[in-house]
Amino acid sequence: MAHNMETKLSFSTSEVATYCHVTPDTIRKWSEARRIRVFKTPGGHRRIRREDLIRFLKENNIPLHDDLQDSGVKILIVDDEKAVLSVIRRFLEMSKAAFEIESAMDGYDAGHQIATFKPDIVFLDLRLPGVDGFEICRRIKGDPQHAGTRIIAMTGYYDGEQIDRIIELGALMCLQKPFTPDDLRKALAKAGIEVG
Amino acid sequence: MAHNMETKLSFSTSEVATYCHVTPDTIRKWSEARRIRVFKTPGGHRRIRREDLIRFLKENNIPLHDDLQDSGVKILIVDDEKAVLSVIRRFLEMSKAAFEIESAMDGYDAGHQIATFKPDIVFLDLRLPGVDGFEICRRIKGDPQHAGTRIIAMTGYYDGEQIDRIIELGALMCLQKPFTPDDLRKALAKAGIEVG
DNA sequence: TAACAATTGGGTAATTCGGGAT
DNA sequence: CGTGTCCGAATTACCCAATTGT
Repeated sequence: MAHNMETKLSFSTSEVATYCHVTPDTIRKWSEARRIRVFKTPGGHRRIRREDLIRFLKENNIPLHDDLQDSGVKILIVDDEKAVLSVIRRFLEMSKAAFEIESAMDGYDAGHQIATFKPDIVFLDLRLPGVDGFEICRRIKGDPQHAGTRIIAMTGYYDGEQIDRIIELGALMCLQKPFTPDDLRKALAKAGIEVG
Repeated sequence: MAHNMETKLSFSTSEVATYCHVTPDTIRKWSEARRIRVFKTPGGHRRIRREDLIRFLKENNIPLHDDLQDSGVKILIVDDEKAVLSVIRRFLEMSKAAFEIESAMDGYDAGHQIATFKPDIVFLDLRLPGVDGFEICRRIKGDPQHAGTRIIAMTGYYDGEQIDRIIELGALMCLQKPFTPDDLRKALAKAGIEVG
């Protein structure tokens, strides 16, 4: 859950305790010993800023929980053509925005990546050999865990009926291959991502 | 079962010691020898993630305490034929042992289930349309996270060369379809599960 | 305002650490 | 070599009535 959800900007002692695998009391002690940066509410309750928590965890080699792992928009590209993968990847890497990019070249990979990487945006080729892109779209949008995932379909044909169908299934839009950098920019804008 | 209960996500050395039937000091030694994965609190106390502990226990064939077991052996059946799914499922449900059973009928599902369900045993049909079962097997066994997963391949043909290949890729064995309940029983026994 | 969970402070108990001897 | 034991010191967990957050 990176940008699908509203990210908390500060945490209480017990929330931090969970992330640090200790009790809330220990967090109190740490804050008194100035081992971790905190501020206090007017009533005296401690709050730790997300940024400070992440830095603290990294400094101490404590594994970051998924909820905190958010560094930029996560984008998954599903296509069996390496050329398409690298074109999109290069376009994203060239922009100024921070992205995490992963790719999948078959159905198994796609399922595994959706489940573990939890992308914010999926570029989904509808013509993978042996894979029903429509079905993948339906599954993603049907899973509450990934309902917020924005899907940008891709196809090499122009087929109005199929485009209607994929959009009905929850895709934001359908990119026609071959596409230009500007097409990509517009697609991402539609997904709420403004690229330099 | 333990769905609403807060499941601990990490353990101290003595908790792990209990699960491993040794003393806390031994856990310390193991961590120093890098036999088990740990991280430390800022104060230097060791914490072992639940996931790492379970993997460690399985690798060393230490029986899992109920507290760590989700509830029985987790079995994923990957096949596009509903008949096969239900035959295996019914066989498992009829036995006295406690199983969690999930199924996948295509590559996407298989990848998603492997990632989220984390099965102990996978019944894997090698002839799924549009899916390379050999490749799935290779991916599962190649991922350290799932290296301990036992794979029972299934095929409708007899083809010695393919059987050799799938076993080389890490499958425990290859079931010939159609199979009898006794074949299933033997296959599970090979995977370390005694049924009925 | 009332209810209820979470947090605070300050003190004490229990655990864990490292290192070394057996 | 692997594991169990011992030590003083450091770290973390537990406790409780009062306060704060929602």
